[in-house]
Amino acid sequence: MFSKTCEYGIKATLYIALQSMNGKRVSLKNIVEEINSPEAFTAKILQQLTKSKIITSNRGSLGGFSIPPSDLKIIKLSQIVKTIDGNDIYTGCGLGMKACNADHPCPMHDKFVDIRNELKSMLETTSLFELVHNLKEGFTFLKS
Amino acid sequence: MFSKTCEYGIKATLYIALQSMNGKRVSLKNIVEEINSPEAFTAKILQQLTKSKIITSNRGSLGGFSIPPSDLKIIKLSQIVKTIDGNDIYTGCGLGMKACNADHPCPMHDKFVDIRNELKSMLETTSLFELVHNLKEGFTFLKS
DNA sequence: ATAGATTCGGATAATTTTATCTTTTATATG
DNA sequence: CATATAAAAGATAAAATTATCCGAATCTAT
Repeated sequence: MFSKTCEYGIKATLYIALQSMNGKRVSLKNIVEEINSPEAFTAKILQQLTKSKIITSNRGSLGGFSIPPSDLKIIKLSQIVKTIDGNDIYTGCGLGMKACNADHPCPMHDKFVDIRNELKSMLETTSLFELVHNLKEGFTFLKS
Repeated sequence: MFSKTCEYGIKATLYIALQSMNGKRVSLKNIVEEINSPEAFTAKILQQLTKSKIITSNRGSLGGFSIPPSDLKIIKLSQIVKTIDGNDIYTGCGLGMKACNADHPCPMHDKFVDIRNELKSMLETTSLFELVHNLKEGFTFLKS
């Protein structure tokens, strides 16, 4: 569904969000411990997220990553997915056809748009705030 | 969503199904023309589908691939997907966690199961027969 | 039998995705 | 200013996916 890159990206963002609620910056090392991801690879992903303004980074000692708490309700999962995986997941054909649309549909087109729309609206309506709440309460987890 | 392998597999199966309704066997060459896929790679996929009894193959001249017409209503998309991509798409965690379940859910778990179940039931209820009908009538297409 | 057509199976290659290593740049603090 | 700390950036490597090549096996028709 999502690329590994995107999975790490979402988990990292959620952990940063969680700590940012308490006003804490988190370092790369701290993040990869908490989400169980490869360090150097995760660093690259965080750079992407920083460039697209989803997270904020600060260098130097006491540096690290954070998200302004006021942004937590505004940032939706869809922004992360779009930044990392592009919008193929929203617009791409289920069978990989380049031009698949209502006028020239692939055999699965109709069935696919329904599911894709659900996925899309789920991602577009789910905020970091919402997910972090359950995480904070210990109802959900970032690693097994 | 699906791997490229699976996309080709579904398209190839649908084309074979289409021709099988008219009692025609189709050759690899014919298939790759009609679905626009790489020949040698498609051959491998057809072997997989043959081994898992979704399609029938015959060697030699006048050989080719076919599906017994009586099977068209029985074979569901889910069988193709399961054969090629495995059932990760049904059971895997949206964030790639190894052990993600109701007892130890990832932050997206609940939202994900809903969508995954829809996808699952769509694949499990959609038969080749249903899809081939629209293809036959020229309402849907296998290539752009 | 033989020739031609076709799938099968194993080895190999190209591409993309995932992951690492090394050097540079920025920041806080003593 | 020097030092320690942390992210950024660029080069490289490993692994997985996608794709090709080629000889062998098999079937049909002549």
